[in-house]
Amino acid sequence: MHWIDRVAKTLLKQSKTHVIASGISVSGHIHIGHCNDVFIADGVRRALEELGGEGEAFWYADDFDPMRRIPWPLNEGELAERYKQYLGVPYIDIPSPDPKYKNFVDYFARPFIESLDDFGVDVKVYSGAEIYRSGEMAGPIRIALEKADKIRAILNRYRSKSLPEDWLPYDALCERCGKLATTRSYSWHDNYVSYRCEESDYVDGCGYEGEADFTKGQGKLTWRVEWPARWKLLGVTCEPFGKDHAVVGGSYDTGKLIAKQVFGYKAPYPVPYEWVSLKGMQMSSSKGVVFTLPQWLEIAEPELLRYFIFRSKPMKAKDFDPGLALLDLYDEYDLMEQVYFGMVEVGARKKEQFRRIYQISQLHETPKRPVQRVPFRFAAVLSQVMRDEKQTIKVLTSRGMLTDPSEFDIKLALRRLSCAQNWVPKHAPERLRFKVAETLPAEAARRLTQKQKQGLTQLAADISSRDFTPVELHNHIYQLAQKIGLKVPELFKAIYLVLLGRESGPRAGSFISVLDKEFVISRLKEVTS
RNA sequence: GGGCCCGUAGCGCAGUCUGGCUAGCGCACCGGCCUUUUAAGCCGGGUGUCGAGGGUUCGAAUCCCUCCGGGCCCGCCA
Repeated sequence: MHWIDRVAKTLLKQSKTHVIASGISVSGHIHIGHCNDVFIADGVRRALEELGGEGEAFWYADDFDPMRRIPWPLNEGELAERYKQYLGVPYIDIPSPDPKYKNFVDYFARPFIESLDDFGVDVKVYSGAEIYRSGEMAGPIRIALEKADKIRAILNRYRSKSLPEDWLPYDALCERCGKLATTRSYSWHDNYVSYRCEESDYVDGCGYEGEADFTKGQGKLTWRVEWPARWKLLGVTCEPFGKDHAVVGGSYDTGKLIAKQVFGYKAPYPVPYEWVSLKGMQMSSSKGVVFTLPQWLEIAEPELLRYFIFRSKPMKAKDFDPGLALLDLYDEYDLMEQVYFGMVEVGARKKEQFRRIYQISQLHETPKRPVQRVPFRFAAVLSQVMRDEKQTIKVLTSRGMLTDPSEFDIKLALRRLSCAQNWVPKHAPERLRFKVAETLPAEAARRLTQKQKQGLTQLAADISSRDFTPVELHNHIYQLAQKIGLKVPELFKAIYLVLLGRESGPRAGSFISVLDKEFVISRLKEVTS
């Protein structure tokens, strides 16, 4: 059984309806590693509904947290200087570097939120700042302040250095300097928390002393208390979260105790997950080691990211490599699809596994009929020579990659080709890239021997006199070389030289047959003219 | 100090939750074939102490314990 179904089943034993939370601090670009959060939350919701339960999933932007580090690309050049003043300030109060966006949060979060739909993720979106400012959080805050001693005792169980006696679980927003990271709260009455703006480990405060109205969003609960407060407020019953929170004595452990003992609420069912690395490097929004959802859509279909996330268990580390390894991801996905439709036989257990992962990888409904796919490896070659859609479809049809294609099949094929077209220049290794020379490469032509020229001329004549399939053409090149007494590799070299300006290239037979016939003939003839 | 993940063929991995067909897959490699294969040829081949040791069991890559090696996370920020 797939783990997502096991989670759903466990939840259903407790109750029929569930609220699944996900969320992330908007501390920079939101990357595919962060997607585990929403994708799993939404996945659990779907599994729950399939099993007859009801679920709602949401994504919560932690946009009221203070900025601890200036994220890439704002940490470069003069921007860095400009953004330094916002250290310790809540993300929501920081301006956008680009006027097209409302603010810092909009700048980083919007591309992510707008992409979710493309990946079939259906979640309600919350803003932490809005929830605080609307006063919705006032109830839990009051409880937390009243039971500050209890909370302090719980936290102290996991701390080596105890929290001060007058500690309060509340971070006030400094009325004068706008920082949230620098204040220390020491007492409260009615709706107000008294604070002093002192310092944090990364930025100095302004020394101001004041009172914050906690019913108006003039501050927030400290993370370890905020999390359980949120569970209570939104009725969260399940939540996926990164392994950093899952550690013993970490925020889930304390959150669980606080939920129970302070808010009288049962902590949600946890689904801890591992992080995603990028080419072996830890993804980091502050350093700019990121790969985002919009970037994904440029080079791969959304189903592939879902597959990437759901194919292995949540606590298994995943590494994404947009280079050569992407080809394998494509192939694996296609294979899984073929197994699903019974076009490829595998063992019963594997088949069941593939079946479920394939379903989960779909944005919505699972296709009823087999989907016609262009292998991505081939798409990578074709994308470099295709001229227009009509010719492209013709090539694909003649190769048997599309058979009597529906409009849907054609759409998918073209989408994959467009992914390949984006992928090749950005991520493919050099040896997979080539460019058909616009005009006969003069330097290359000069290097040709008489025999080679003769071979090319003859080839031009043969191509114009009859039609070859790719394989026939490839074989024909061999025969031709032998017939005129030329070493086989010499003829291949000649072909690549006049077409690409280099000595090697994609398999000649198939390569030539995707090119425009008249173009090839005239180019081959050109060497002797 | 604590937690998690990984260790299976030359390389990359699946299989471990739920013990059971002869331990699989991709790439690489080797051999053969089509009078020929430069980046979609075809056919055949597994090259393995499943990190080590112990235990449970009729039966262990799979469950339990100990240890070794590698990686990540947390250590009072979130």
